[in-house]
Amino acid sequence: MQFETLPGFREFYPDACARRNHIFGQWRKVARAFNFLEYDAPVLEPLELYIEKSGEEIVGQLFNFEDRGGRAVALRPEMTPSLARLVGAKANGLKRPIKWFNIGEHYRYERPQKGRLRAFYQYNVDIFGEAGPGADAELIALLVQALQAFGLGSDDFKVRLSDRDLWLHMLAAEGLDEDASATVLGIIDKLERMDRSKAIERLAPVIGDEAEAFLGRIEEVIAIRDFETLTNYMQNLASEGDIADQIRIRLGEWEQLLNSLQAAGAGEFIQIDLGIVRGLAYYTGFVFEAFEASGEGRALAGGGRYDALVKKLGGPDMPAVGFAMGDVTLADLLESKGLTPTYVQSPDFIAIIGGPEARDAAMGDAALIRRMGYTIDYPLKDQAFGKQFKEANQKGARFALIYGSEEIEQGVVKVRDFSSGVEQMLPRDGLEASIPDLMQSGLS
RNA sequence: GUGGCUAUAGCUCAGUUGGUUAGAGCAUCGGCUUGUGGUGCCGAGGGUCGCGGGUUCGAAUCCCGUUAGCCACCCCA
Repeated sequence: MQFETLPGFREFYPDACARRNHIFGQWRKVARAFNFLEYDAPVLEPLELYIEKSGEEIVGQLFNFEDRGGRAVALRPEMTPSLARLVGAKANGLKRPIKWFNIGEHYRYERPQKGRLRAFYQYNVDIFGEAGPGADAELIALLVQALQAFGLGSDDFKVRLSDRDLWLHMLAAEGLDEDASATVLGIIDKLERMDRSKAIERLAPVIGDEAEAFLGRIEEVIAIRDFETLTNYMQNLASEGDIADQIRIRLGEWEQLLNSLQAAGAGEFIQIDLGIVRGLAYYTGFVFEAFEASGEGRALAGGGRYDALVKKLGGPDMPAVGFAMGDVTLADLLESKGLTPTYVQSPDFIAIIGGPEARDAAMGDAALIRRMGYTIDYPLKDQAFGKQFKEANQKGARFALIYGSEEIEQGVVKVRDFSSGVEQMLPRDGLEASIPDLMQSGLS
């Protein structure tokens, strides 16, 4: 019986595993550079946790089942609810701002396709406890740097920046109430993929006869790409009153955010684009999306403010901002840009073993070398010398340690530096002292 | 959930209008006198032709179903 992997699940042979770990390594390095702390949470959670956050519809897209104790459970499709619980439970004891990150596998029961599998890794980075734009700036700067770490530049990706808060002010200025605004935001989110006539049709119930003109104004806003135009547009929209005040305050926060990002060196990556609102209702302020600047334009990462979510999931009132980046789309992009390094996992040493007596000597030295933190390998059964050298080369070893009968008799080992071809005898009882030198300088 | 394309060795692929025992390259394993290098030479293993059914004297080849993969839609936390 030959078993296959489940649809949408991946196996990582050593090469693929090395590529995956390269991605994890860069993610981790950048998060640490910003002094974010790594946390982790269970892979299996109560189903209710996800229903509470996202509604009953989510169940159709989960790996969920009943466990032996009759509990309704689900493999985690995302990290945010677990994280909100972790933070919420200890909120009063955690020093703020709380800057945390995680790299973990997530599971969604969906039809696999390009850039999307049923099991995938996500880089989750979040800040809790800071409501001001400083937190948004920190997070977006980290996002930019995390992508730059792979060798991607501003020709390769951009971060679209938008703001649900500003939209709500705008829509309020248009005379819409909260419910109507939410509906309109949902339509804006889909505008890119929707026919204009369809959009008008869907706007009509909330807007009425003027839906077409209204849509025209929305399209004008979405086309804005610079802060000056945005400011002018907003000031024309409402010049006095509460709404005008709120818009003025919000634009001040925009200015702070943009200045911080400029100062952090992320300016060239930022693209104002109010067309991004993110479908999820729980986003509350700035929202952003990193996407490929060329080709497909696929989303690489997405995130934003979710100031109300921790409370909704049973925690205290706690402002939050975060983003998530998946490994699948990122790996695809790196591959297409030729930015996937080739990984050689090769040993420092290979022992060439002449016989049983030599094997004992080699294994003793190998134990020492391994304790010193270097990599040494040797054939597990006796083989001809020629074959052993060939294998040492194929494995990419830097040095051969040759244990023949002559060497054993004299208490030495012959070292060969494969890059120069130079050989030298080393006393076996002085290896601990001579090996670091050898690793440093080689033989020439 | 809907649709399109695909499925032959570990990988990339040949395989004639349906016709004997399904092939190649790469990879793997063994050997080329147990003291020296990725190339070389010799040899070997490895396939229920995705799976099930049908048509036929005969199916990798034609038909139906099914599963999986890829792609698009839906959705996208």
